[in-house]
Amino acid sequence: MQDVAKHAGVSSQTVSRVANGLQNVEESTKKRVQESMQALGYRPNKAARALRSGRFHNIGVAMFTLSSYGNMRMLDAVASAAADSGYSLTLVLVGKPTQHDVSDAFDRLLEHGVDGILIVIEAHLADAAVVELPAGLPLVVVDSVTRSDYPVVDNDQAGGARLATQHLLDLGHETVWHLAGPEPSYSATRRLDEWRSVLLHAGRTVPPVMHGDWSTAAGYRAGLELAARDDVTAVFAANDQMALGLLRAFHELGRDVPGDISVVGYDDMPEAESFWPPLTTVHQNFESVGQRSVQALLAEIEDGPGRTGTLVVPTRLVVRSSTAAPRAIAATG
Amino acid sequence: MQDVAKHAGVSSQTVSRVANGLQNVEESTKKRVQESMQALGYRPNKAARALRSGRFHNIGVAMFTLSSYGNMRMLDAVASAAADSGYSLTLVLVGKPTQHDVSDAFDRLLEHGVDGILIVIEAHLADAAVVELPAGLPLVVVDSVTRSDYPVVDNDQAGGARLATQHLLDLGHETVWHLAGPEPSYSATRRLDEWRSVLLHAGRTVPPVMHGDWSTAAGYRAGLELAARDDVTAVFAANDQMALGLLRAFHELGRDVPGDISVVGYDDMPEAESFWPPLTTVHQNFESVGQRSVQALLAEIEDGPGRTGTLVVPTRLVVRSSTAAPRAIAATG
DNA sequence: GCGGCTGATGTTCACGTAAACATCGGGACG
DNA sequence: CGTCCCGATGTTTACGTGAACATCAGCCGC
Repeated sequence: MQDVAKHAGVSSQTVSRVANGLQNVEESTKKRVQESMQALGYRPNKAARALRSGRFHNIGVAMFTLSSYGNMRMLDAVASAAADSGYSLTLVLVGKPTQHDVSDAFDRLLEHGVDGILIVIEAHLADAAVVELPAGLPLVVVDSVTRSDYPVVDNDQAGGARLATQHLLDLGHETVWHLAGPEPSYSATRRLDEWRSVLLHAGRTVPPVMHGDWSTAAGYRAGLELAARDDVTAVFAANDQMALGLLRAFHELGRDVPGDISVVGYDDMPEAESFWPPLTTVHQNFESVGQRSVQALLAEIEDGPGRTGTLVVPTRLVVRSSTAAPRAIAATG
Repeated sequence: MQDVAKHAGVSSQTVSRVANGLQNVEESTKKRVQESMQALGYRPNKAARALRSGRFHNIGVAMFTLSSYGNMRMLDAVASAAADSGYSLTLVLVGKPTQHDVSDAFDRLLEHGVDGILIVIEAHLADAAVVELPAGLPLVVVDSVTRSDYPVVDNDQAGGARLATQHLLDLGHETVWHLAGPEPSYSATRRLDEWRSVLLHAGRTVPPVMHGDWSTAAGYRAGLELAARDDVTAVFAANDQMALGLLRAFHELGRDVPGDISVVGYDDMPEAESFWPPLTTVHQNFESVGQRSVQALLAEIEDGPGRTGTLVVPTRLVVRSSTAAPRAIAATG
């Protein structure tokens, strides 16, 4: 910076003013300084700037894994939104949902200079004093919640589950089976609860719940069990990957989809439209969730603590060929 | 830090020594300081540390998109490897493969304080003085290359393509069609070249090349075309998603896989084993590529410029049910 | 017992920046 | 014509840390 100042024949402070786009710099001076910056290949030093201003212009993202489609899309959206606001993004992956690993991730994030943290962890952090956060550090929770002391942004999990379940009932299925996500997942819990609630509300019997770990393998195993029964005509899987596993099991055992069994997924991953048959599923607007999360976090960072409520982003049902009326209805209707 | 020093009754420099785990601090003093740090909730200031030491302990990752399975896995591996070495990771997504966007991404990365950059961009940056990088900044190129002035780590694209093509020929197919990735992709080009080379070496005719954009939709379109011909018995798709699109098209048009047509993919995404039929595909070891990339980058950062060669990580073929001998052979054999 | 040596600890300083304050020159107005 | 004010620019300083150097106490060998 000194060099630039000397080169342009001004003080370093004027260079600083130009670099930060402040008002009161004469046009000619500004131009001269910019040329000098160009000529000398000047780049402001992030560390010094952060030291002086107390701002890193960097947000931290804590996630469990990138292996789930939803997380990946979320990260994509968050990265874009952050970049648009001039913030970079530091990613920390949390190994396991243990208290230790989560705390450790926060420590790493704090030590690495972030202005705020976006927590994208679907498990129940909820219950907890588990996660002890230094007060005053802006924080937004994504896709998980019961604590109301932080802003929360999320997809409308209950709404999506309701759409899926109701769609199957509307087609004439007597009831709907559910392949839920892992128990510690808050998203999984909410989808499960709403599925049950819709069935009860409609006065239907609630079949036993099956749990998977989101993987196709889990879906496959569940599919083998379901296919062995002859009273199963409709299944709602808590994500597309498990739904794919179901489809595979049904194919192998010769159960026709949707002729014998209708299947609905959740996520609308890009591959879902090319599954065989193309999968009816719940589309989540991850872009919107990512954008709004960043927006909320930056608001907290720049304007201090604000709203702490939950912001819910709507989901919608995408109907494809994996769902149809049950055979009995189709025949008589 | 001052506060901690006062609290522990030592100088700030001693606190610094404890914080950095240096040798010559008496055990009792060290313990006292650590207790004080605990008591006051002291956290070293990253910015000041970076300013003083010139090291950010942060590596930058430049990627095009997270939407491809490979990139996502790579990022996962890179994040873990970096964390293991005490580095955090700053992610910058490059919008489009234009020179402008790429340069812009580098600028952002440089301004945001990184010690080195990992470029995970599959397009031909190669040709270029396109990308003008400040000399002296450690850089490792992943999954793309022709420039030899930087270390490069990559999957064995050619090897994978060879395994896939040869597998189909070995099954008795007269020739193999190829649905390639987009032309600007270097990975796509290498798979394409090796496929052609294997066919030529075996003295087979080389069918016209089709290009897709990695998406299932592109695979579906290509599949509709291929299914319309009756001389197609084997297709090698440049990734699993396009292979999935092929499968869908073949299902819709009643072509049996692998009875009428065998299909091989590339990537071995977790879903591939649950496609219908389960997909024969080339497995890439993204974890290994990610780890070695970080390793190479950290070596450059900490020991200065070193090796500039290419490190190739082997791939392997995973045979599932989407490939079989062609019907003519199966009948006579 | 004294010089010199070693290891623990304290003191000083600079890293690059931006805020706060100081200065300077020119125009408006009485 | 002098005063005041305002905008442009310069000067000073502190942010928190770690390297370099200074100091200081104890211990060894002669």
